[in-house]
Amino acid sequence: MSEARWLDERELRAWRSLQFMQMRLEGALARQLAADSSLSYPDYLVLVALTDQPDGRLRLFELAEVLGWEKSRVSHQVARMVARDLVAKEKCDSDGRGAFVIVTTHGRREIDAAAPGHVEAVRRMFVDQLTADQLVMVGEIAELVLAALDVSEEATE
Amino acid sequence: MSEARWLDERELRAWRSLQFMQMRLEGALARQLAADSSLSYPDYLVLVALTDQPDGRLRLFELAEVLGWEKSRVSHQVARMVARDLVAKEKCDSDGRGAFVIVTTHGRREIDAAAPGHVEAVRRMFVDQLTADQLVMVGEIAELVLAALDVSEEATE
DNA sequence: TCTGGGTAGTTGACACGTCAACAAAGATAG
DNA sequence: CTATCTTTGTTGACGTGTCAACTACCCAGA
Repeated sequence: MSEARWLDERELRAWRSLQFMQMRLEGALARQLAADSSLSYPDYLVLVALTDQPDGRLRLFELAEVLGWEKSRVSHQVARMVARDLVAKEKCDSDGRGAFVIVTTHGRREIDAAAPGHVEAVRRMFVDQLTADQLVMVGEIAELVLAALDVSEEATE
Repeated sequence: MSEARWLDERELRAWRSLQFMQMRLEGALARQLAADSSLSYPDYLVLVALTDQPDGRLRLFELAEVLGWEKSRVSHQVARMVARDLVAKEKCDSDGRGAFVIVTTHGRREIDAAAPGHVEAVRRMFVDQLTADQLVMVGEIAELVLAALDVSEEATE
């Protein structure tokens, strides 16, 4: 391997600040949810994905796709949520291997209660701190980086 | 509580893309480190913080400050690393409660071996995907959001 | 029909992170 | 000096996340 191309000060600063921001945001949001509801952040994300569906149900692998999670992560998380009656599992008739995850009444109540506070927190901590232009740029940059990751992972497969 | 101010499409897109980018980046970097070294990402961050110091040592609470971690997280992580001889702990003479964390020879070898590959990955996946302007803006935005978080947490204390 | 390869999901072991409770030592005010 | 408050760090319980190995099923082609 040739000499490493180290990051210069500007690059390092951007990279570290971004990492730091992400860590602090996630932490603050998780704490906000824990304080104001009985849901964890992962719980919340699963329930959002499900309630975004007209019928409130998704196959496990679809949930994995939507959330960008590994299948075993989804499996573990759903198992914990089933135990707390936030979601239920149901066999899939058309595919003997498959299973649906469905929001329960209780799960729907919990997310309805938690959502306003969470959205408000995202606003206060992130969205409202940026101008409309900055917001758009952040979105574009993130999608750029994501696209590059997709390409390089296809190459690896 | 009044009606929730939901995020509009533009806001939601920026927010979700950013979250997604962060998740994918962290995952890819962690996998790269695991594949090319014997260090986890947390291991790596601790060793960077320590080797950034002239004497390769930090008090536990300083490590927590630098990394932005909770004290118990630092304590657990350092314990795991001591068990693998990546760092050592040493009593602090001037403060009977305190302890230093010190890079070991082995720890230094490991990070020296891991760093070029990691930096190269950060470059490939992130830095090189952006223009210089975009990089600067990302840094500014992150620092803006961080500053707001600091203010709101001071208010909470 | 069988057989081989991919897909869906589970499981167990282990690393990671948070919280709350704790112990021990410093700091400060009376 | 001593009572109290704060700071430093540890611990245990528990939720979370990853990996690799596994079962069960689907499907396509000989």
